Amino acid sequence: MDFHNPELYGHCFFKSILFDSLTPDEIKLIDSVKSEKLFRKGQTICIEGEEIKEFYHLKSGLVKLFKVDKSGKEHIISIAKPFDFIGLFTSFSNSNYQYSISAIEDSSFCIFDLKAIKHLIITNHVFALSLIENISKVSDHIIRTKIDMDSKMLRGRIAYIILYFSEYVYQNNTFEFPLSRKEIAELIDMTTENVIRSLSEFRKDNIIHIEGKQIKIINMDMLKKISNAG
Amino acid sequence: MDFHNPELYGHCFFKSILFDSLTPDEIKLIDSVKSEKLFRKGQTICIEGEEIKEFYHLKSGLVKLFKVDKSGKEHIISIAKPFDFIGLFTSFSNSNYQYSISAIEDSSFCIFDLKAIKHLIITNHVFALSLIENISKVSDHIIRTKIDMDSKMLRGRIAYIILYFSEYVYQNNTFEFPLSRKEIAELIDMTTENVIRSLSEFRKDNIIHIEGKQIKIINMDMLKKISNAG
DNA sequence: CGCGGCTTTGATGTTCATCAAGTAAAGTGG
DNA sequence: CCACTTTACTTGATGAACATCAAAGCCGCG
Repeated sequence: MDFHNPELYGHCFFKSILFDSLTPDEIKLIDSVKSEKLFRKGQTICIEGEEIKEFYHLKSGLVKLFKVDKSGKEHIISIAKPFDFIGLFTSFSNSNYQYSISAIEDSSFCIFDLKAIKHLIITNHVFALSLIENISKVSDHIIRTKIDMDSKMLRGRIAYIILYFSEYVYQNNTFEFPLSRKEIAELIDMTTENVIRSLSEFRKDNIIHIEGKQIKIINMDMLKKISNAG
Repeated sequence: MDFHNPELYGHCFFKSILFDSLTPDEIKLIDSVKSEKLFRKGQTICIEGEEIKEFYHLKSGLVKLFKVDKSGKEHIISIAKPFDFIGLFTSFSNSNYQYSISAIEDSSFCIFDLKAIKHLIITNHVFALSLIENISKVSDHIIRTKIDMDSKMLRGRIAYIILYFSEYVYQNNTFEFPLSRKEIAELIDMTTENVIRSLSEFRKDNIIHIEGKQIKIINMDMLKKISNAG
């Protein structure tokens, strides 16, 4: 793969708010320690507990950030799409990953040496401030969502998550769910059976059309009402 | 109040990991824009939505960080003691507070101009890195706790929170609960009635002695077992 | 002293997890 | 390529965990 292909290069840097602040020299420097890697759907990018040596920047695709509890159950903390800076979140608090990340769609990453990124923090204070802002935003979003979920009943959570994928991830009323029923359950803290039951109810009530992973929202107003009602 | 009392000064700066990296000149600079304020138990430090102009550093006391949902119910996100850098968490993602903070014990703060802190990020990269690490750590802790709670049943959550105050906040088997029953409920996402019921059960089972807000842990092993069992 | 807020206990009902069982889909190996 | 195994999906029945409702005692405060 050609790492210096200007098209890829452009994707990796200039579309990213975070890297906007870099000088040409800094871009050259960081570019020299970067590589690119494609992860297929289902593949693991990093595992909780591993040492953090690199900084991952999601270029395309979709990933899940998750944690396994004592009983072995997975808890999905967040779904991230490109430019969500999901790498940020798990890279600076510790020398080891606190969470695992795996691809729920084919995903390509730019991979930087973490030391180089830390060096940038030192040399470029605009970059540092931007980093701080972004870490805070990601945390805020995760925490706000969790609180939102806590006050919703199961149907409200399902409605919320359908809207999340429709509006935030795919910007489309029709889309293919990248998660299994089990993963949806892990994301919104309910059982697989009840995810299925709620989806079936929504179908019977003509709120959505669903066939396997293909979803089409029919009654958007009702879906929003259910999501907001909690 | 004498802001230049070396004893106070020491509390504000040198005991703090965050401010360790400052040069004497920087300390002088930041010291010139700092003030100090005492908040009595129950008083509000900042309210969600307000513009952030200052950076709060908790010197002594105990505060709660919380959010009010659509139905008006409070959700406590975190309890913070001195040097938990709770100010960090809500200061850099936005120009307005995403959460409210109020004192659950008499608490004194060092208050800095936020611009001065942002200036420090620019001039002192060790400080910047330290800030990034601390924000990440605080976020990590909050998210990990929330996930932990999700997999616990009510008795497990109560046990967890008693242990949290005993071990982390007060380092003592006997302590006075700084939260009302209702606030405990808001912290671990259950109803006030069930908080009371669980506490009563623990008393009947001779796991704790409780009289009003005064708590004494009698059977620590059992409490840990219940907390871990979930 | 009486009012409102906090605490406590009991009774009732609802939501949801668990269990069970069966179908469909997707890998796996001969 | 087909039998075989495994994994994902689906529905129904049951019971447990928990929220809600109700009522009464307690305490601080104007």
